[in-house]
Amino acid sequence: MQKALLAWYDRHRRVMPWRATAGQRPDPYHVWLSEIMLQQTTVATVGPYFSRFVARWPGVQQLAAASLDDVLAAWAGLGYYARARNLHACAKVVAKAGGFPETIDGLLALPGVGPYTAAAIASIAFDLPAVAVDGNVERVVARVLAIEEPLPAAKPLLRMGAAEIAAKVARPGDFTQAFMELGATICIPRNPQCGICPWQKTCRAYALGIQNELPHKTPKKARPVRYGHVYILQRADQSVLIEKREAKGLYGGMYQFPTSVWQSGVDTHSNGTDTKVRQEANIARKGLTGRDFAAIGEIRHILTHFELRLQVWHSTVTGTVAKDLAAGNNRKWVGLKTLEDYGIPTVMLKALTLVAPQGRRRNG
DNA sequence: TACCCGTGGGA
DNA sequence: TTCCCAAGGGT
Repeated sequence: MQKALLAWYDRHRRVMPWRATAGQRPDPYHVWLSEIMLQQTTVATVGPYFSRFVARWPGVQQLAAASLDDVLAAWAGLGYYARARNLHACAKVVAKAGGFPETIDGLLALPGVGPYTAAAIASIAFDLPAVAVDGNVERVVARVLAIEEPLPAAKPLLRMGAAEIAAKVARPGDFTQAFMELGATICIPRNPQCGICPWQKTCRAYALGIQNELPHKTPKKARPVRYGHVYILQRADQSVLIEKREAKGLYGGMYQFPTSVWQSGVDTHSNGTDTKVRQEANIARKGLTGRDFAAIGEIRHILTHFELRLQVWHSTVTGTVAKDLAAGNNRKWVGLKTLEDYGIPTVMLKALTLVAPQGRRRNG
């Protein structure tokens, strides 16, 4: 099995910005950075982010010397911003230590590095015999061994199966990547390409004709809706007022336009008689009382565990008032062209497009 | 353990 | 449109 997969990988391995060419030892910094970025994020999305990070911060020393604000700004759009905060913290630890630890336990102790990432770095960067079990590997193992137990309960079983399949492998780094790449390109979630699979002959699900049913998954909960208001204040020079969020939690450390709280279950956008009251309360809470806002639309944004619907308000601000607004709440005026220097989450850029429809697609 | 934490692309 | 899900980790 191992030789069949490695032979398939040697022929079909994809080219990726962080992947060393065959026979070359990869840069641990590249391996680590890419693995953090790839957590719950597609290869296609990560590509340009990885290239920009490496161009700007060629090594872990440079990244450690950067400010968290700059790292978050470069990460903006990738999501799961705790990854960027942990990335920065991890860079400082590694830089101080003079390099990445070369043991599983050492890697596991790093911020943002869990069981999967530790095994991935250990095997890919250092060719240590570690088994990295990600979503791809779980799906492949569930099919090869025809494991009917649904996810996530099946995780321990799948981990043991993966360990057995990968035991005593000759090229741990290549095998880790091959295992995942098989799941990403052949043993895909729907309509797996069994006809060209190197493991077809040993796959129990294929033999049983149930490869398309596996892995089973326990049903997910419904996604609740949260409602809120976001206020885009703009000066005559088109610069906008932004503020920094709390350091942790949702969008922690990122910048935003002033917003109300995001309430679950209560539609504060409706035209009920108390809508204006709610809005006034929201505005007052943010120190924006008395401004004349125009409602310019609603945006909907899907997050992992809730859907966000924001009513977008706009107001034009002049001279002395603008200075007062920037005085408190960690707020500042920023020109539209320099907005990309700040860590602005996608949801906020989406709101801004209602004001400046031409504006602000990332990576462009 | 179960929940929190983003975003975009494909079917 | 809606749903799935993608090289998971932290708490």
